[in-house]
Amino acid sequence: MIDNLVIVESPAKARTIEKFLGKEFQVKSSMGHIRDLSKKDLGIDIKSRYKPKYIIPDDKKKVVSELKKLVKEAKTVWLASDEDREGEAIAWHLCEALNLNKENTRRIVFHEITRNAITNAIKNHRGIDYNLVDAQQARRILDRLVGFELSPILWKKVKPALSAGRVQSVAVRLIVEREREILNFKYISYFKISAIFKVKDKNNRIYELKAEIQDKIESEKEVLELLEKFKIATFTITDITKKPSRKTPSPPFTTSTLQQEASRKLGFSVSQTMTIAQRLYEAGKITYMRTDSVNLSDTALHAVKEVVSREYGDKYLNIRKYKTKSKSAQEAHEAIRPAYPAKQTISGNNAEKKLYDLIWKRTIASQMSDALIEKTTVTIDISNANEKFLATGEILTFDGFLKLYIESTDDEVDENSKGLLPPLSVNDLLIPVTITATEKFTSHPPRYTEASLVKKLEELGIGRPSTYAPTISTIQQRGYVIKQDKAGYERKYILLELTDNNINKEVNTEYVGTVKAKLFPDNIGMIVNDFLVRYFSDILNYNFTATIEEEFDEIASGKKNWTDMIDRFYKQFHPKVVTTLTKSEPSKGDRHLGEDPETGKPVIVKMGRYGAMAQIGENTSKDNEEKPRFASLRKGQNMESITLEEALQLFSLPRNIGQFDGKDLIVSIGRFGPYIKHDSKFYSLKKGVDDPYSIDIERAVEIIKEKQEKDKNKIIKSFKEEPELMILNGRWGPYITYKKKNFRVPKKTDPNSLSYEDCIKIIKEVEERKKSPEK
DNA sequence: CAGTGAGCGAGCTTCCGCTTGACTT
Repeated sequence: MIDNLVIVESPAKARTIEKFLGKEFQVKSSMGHIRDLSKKDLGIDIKSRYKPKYIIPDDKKKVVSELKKLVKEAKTVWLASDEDREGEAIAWHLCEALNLNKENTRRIVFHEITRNAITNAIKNHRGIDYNLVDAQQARRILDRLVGFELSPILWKKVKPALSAGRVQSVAVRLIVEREREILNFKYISYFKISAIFKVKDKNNRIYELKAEIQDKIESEKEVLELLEKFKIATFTITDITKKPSRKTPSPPFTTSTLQQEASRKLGFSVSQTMTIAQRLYEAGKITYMRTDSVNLSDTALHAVKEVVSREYGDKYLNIRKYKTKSKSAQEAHEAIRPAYPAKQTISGNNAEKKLYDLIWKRTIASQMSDALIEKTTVTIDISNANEKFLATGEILTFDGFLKLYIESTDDEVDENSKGLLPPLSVNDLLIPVTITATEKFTSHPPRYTEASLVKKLEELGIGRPSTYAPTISTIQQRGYVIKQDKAGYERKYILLELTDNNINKEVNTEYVGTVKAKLFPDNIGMIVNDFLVRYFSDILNYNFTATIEEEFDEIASGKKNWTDMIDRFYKQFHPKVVTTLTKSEPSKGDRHLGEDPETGKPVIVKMGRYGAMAQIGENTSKDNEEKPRFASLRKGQNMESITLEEALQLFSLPRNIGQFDGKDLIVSIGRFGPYIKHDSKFYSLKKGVDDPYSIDIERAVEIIKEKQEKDKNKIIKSFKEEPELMILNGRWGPYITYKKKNFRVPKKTDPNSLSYEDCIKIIKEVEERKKSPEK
């Protein structure tokens, strides 16, 4: 018999709490939700006021049966799930699934895991908040209705196995629209003029001063006119202004900001960050990693205060309470912080150490003083022009939190100004050394990274800390979005320089536009997005979630009935589903590119069963008509921007480029990339070196000979006893192959020394190990 | 391992949010 059973959501939390509570308390975890809507069908009885059909999923059956057993033995059950919509629903589902009775069941909540907080919570127990539960049910059911009614439309009208949902479809929309913005972006060039001046101080010491004209100059002609004027101009300092400013540290990490900083500073993907954070959490090194709160508990603040005072002195201490900006935040947890702020470093692997270091610094810095900066702006008048040169300098008068932590940004840094200015005074005369006009270009908005997409979603109030990483991976899995690098290109720019009264013009090249790990929409993502935006613009609206969240809040505060809300939504949503299913044309992204010059037949691109393709000729049912010809688009080719020429080129494969050893050489592109087929064998073309559309016979023969040479060295040893057993040289070193299965040759073993018996022994050992996994 | 794309129809796919392991290479 146990006196008290406490149920929390996570096992790591259960372990820590158990330490605080005495022997009379046993703490167990539910591992999140224990019931969900049935997955076999819609899981909602529309006709009976949207009655949900809840089941216990297979992977939760074990947890539930264990909890049931413990409940029977317990005098009192304490439901200690999180204090938000989902947490309240978990508590309620536990009541239902475990048949808890009101007399000995209590609902408690606590925001921090300290003895005080927990004993307080136990003193202030309450019952289940059914309004909050209803708000969760409304959220759950709306998401199910949207997801399970929209997805099948896509299967029918676009392609099987696609998906749509309140969160993922908007995430895809952001990426699609950003890409179109980039495709349609027109670069505008302009000029920026900067100068290096010489200036003398009272003691005739000479200093250099860099200054810039703030305004953009539109044309080269205007630049030349200005430079001509500068030849005879005098430059005078007319104003020196000093302005103090301050920088404030960023608040402690939430899931979203941790993902962003880990991406920028450490190059982690969103899911990498979460996996590493999970390990740190389970090891008791950080607090919970799925949170939207920037709040630190009093205990944490106290510990941070000690660290700052000890390490940097009280001058650097500034205890602050941060407030969340995000409206959607439910703040069931603390911010992400070190469990023990006094610990600056931890043991663990490299990634864990780095992420911990980031969290530690951010947490400590958040309680440190502002950095004080003095910014000086020097205005330089030009005697014969209205433009003004400005020189700016920045000095740090007090470093404050910057001693420890500098937040990075997605934006490019302003490389001008900064640093210390030479001693100057008003009316000083400046002698120009060189005045340079550089041609610049406006730049398109950046593509999203995983982390910047999370940031945007959070701003829109879409998704939750626990779903950011899964959402990002879903939209990639469905093929809507690809994370990839893109090579830059060379761009020419004009440089005009005025030195010693001579104007010199140069045209230089710069390499721009290289991007890494950015999110690009794929063809199917664009087609699905356009379809959904066309027929379900309300759900694809960026404000849809924010609007329904307000209604969920009203349900939570008891002002609204959840079935009424869902009913109103469904009555306008479902008819659209029906009409779209019956009336809309299949949407394959068809685009007519022009006519094939050889046959005069139309050339189109569309989405086929196996991806984007080009087609010459129409589909006809008549037997006498020729079947259309098909060719897949190549990776990275965009249905929206592909030209007729590019599409026609796809049909030039397979290409017969001649003969070698009396057999044809056929070049084509297969599932694994471009290849040469010769004597019914396949030879891959080298990535980035060979082009299947232009490769010639000499190079093809070279590739074939190279491969044959390699294959010759492939067999290290074969055996008379068993022709199916061989030792081969592979990509990762020697290996044994036997009946189509491969086995690694143990390290530090000379493969030539292995006998037939040795090989059989190795194979048997591996097979044995597979059958009986240790532990 | 080295393209496929007609049309028919069976049977499959799918959401968001809360949580961990269980898997494979």
